[in-house]
Amino acid sequence: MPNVKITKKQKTRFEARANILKALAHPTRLIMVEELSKKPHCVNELTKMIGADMSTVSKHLSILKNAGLIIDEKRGKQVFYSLRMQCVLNFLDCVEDVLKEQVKDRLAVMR
Amino acid sequence: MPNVKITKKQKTRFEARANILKALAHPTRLIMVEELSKKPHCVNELTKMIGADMSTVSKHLSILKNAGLIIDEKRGKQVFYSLRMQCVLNFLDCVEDVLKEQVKDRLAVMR
DNA sequence: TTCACATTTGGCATAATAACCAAATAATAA
DNA sequence: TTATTATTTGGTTATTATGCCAAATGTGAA
Repeated sequence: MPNVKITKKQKTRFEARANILKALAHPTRLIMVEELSKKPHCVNELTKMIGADMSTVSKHLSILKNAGLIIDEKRGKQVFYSLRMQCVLNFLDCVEDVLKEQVKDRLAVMR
Repeated sequence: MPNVKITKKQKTRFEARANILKALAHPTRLIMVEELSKKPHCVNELTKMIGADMSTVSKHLSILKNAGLIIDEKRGKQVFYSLRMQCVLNFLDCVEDVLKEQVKDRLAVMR
């Protein structure tokens, strides 16, 4: 039976997936993921790199943490975050591929 | 020099990536990607599957198209969409892995 | 304890998304 | 041409996301 209506259960599953993607779908949070993939950083370090209010940075971190993408570890009075799911890096490669295709398209339109 | 501030140029790059992820970060659009990975579908078919207003479905499709993730092809008075970037499927696998980790966490908390 | 530093939380203003309905456009059929 | 079907676009409203400031919390040092 083709074209079957999506069930409630399936929809719930897609919502869960979308929530993870939403956590990644912000430039600041992508920067964080990239930096944290190199090595753990504390909030203060990330704040300097990003150049936003520390409270903003902290909230972005908590979004990534809630999604299960990063982990936090307390060291003295600092909190160090690091990337938990390395596989997201592969998928940023795919995002790059999509961007390359976009460039091709733009060129094609201009011709 | 560690912890260097992110430049404007780099930020622009991350914004472009975030835009692609944003396009994917919606349950309905994830359903579309999955269905279109199986075979092309016209708007009407997708509308039935998803059970939303056709105008809503059409707008979701145009978001995916603008991101460069799907392509459209006109056949008579119908428009068929299909998945352009197959690599996104791999990365949905990673999303699944993250979800599995989330489940582990929830169980750990309960214990 | 008191102070200083690091991070998180609450509150609020603004911007971005999403859904629906109605109207417009495109393509074929009568 | 007119009618019919398929899709897109415009407009409105409701919800969600984001950023900053100020205040609260947590941790170690004096």
